[in-house]
Amino acid sequence: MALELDLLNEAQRRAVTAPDGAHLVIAGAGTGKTSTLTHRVAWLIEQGVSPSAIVLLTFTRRAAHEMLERVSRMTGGARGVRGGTFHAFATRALRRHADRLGYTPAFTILDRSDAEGLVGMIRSELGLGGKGRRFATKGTILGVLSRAVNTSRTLEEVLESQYPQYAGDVADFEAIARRYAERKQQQGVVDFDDLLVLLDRLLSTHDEARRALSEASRHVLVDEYQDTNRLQARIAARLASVHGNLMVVGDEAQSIYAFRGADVENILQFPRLFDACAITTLEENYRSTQPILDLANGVLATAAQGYDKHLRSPRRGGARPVLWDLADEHAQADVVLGELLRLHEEEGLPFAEQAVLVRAAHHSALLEVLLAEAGIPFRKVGGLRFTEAAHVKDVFALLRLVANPRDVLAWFRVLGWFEGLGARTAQTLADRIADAPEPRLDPVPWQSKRFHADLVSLAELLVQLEARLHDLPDLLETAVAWYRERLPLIHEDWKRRVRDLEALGLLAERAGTLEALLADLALDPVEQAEVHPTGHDDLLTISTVHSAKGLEWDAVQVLQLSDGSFPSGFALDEPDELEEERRLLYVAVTRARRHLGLMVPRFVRQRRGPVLGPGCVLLESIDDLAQLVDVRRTAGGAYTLGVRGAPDAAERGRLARFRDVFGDG
DNA sequence: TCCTATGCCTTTCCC
DNA sequence: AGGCATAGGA
Repeated sequence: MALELDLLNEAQRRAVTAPDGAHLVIAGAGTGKTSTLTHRVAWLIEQGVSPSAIVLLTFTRRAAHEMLERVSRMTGGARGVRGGTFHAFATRALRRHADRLGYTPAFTILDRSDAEGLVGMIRSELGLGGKGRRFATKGTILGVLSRAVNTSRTLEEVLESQYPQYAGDVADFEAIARRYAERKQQQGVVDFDDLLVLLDRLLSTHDEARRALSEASRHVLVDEYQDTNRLQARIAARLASVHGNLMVVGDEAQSIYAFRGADVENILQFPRLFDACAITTLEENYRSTQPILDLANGVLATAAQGYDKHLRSPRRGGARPVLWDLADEHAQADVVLGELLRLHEEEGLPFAEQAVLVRAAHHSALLEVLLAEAGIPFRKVGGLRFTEAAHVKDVFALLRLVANPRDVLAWFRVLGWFEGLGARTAQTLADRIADAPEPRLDPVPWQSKRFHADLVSLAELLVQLEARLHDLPDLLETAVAWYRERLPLIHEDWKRRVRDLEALGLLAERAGTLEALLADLALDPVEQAEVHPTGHDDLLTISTVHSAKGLEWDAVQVLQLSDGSFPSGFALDEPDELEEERRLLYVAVTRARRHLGLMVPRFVRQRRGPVLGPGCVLLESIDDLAQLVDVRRTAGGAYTLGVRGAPDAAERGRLARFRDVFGDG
């Protein structure tokens, strides 16, 4: 048995070999959280627990995948542990019990843009927004609905606290919410939030189902518990209601999902959920050198809420993090490229052991251009996924029509391609088809219209596709061929999109059937790298900080630490949100094992409005920053003084602060 | 009535 | 850059 408990420290071992019952593991960054969880699972299996009786709930698909891999290695190939995101677990449970909740097991999952599309339709049906009145956009509306669900609050409460500008529109939001719920039920679709809501409902109102699910899940483990919302906490507790075997692992200092309803109270209140809840704290950091931890501690020390954590490393030595004082984004891209190459050549660090972390996916745009020019291969995590690109969704819309001719959203998408066919006509057409006993596109009533030929062509295509229902590769090829001819009419930048269409065949091969291809595409979107392998195995990682949680690299460069970028401009005026940005910086810093670079471009051009900077309030508020980092400045850069006008008082204050920290400046 | 061109406004993070 | 309202044309 490959389980080597003596490699663990005492606290970890206590958690791994704990007896049944509730257990809270507080695990600071890099303290072996993943290792502890995976050992726990492996240990349970070794004790004779059936893998399928273990449920391991995580936040990202990647974390689930990685942990299950490790468990499998440790146990010599044990399979069948039920792991995954809350949403994926909920999907599987709901497919089994859908009938109890008024759904068919074949429900499909709306991804964000699908859901927005549906909300957008309802918005215009209800006549909101027009005539001089500025109503919330479909994205905002969905955000409000989602927030209410995820924080268990009413729409009114959410609007008043988060969107005061729409506080007067409560009745309209409620009307939209009602109709949105009706439509989803009618069409047999659910959105991400519904997955949690429905599972929670199943567990709270169907006692038999709750008992069955709980009994089948003898040991429930939850990773990143600080990022669970109320619904998820309730789901986890109810899953453990029969036996009380619930182990949750988390770190309140790494709570970075309040924006989507995470509630830190869950981890703080956890011990009250169960009698005799054990608590174990992991403090020994095995990941980073002490100078990196010193900076991490410094970031945390300035947090408004007191976190009494102090990360310690048994490893001595190591260089201090480097703070780069840069003129602008161009200088930033230059320096990062230089650092990547230097670490690669001088320190012998493969690119695969290096990462560039960003607050928002687009912050790396300039760097990506330089990397491409320099021939450094990279993979980008976070941001747009392959299956979320417009042209890929277009092709999938055609497939969805074959699978379900009543899919109104898919009709809307497809009909929108035709010149002369606007929203109104699309609505009429889609409604007519959805309501017909035999759903089928009939172009005849539109003979006099400009788009008649298009409708005929589409109808013919759909007939051809239906004939290939059981030959997915052929079906896909037919759909792609038809779509590709129209592509230049639909997307101006069609050339770069063509390549992706060819890659679709790969997905078809992998999925096998149309149902499998369409099922859960929303939950499991395909990454660019999966369909366009670069052929390199030494890949640099570019990732959002959110997506980087739980991962680590030898060298990490954090980009654009500049007010408005990181911290995000949305957070600047909101103390709570600024605290979340601070925790986000803590997460970013603690990803690094040995080398850490912080990029502080003094001037960053935003898409609109003035350039922002100089400075980063998150860094400036760290006591003794100058003791914790080495400051380096570059000559040159595209920025020249005078472009920006005179600094205001706040800016002057920052400049003064910078002088203190950086030296002359 | 319905479609499209134009101009204004917003813009994160993830399942 | 893309969504959305609004104006003006078919």
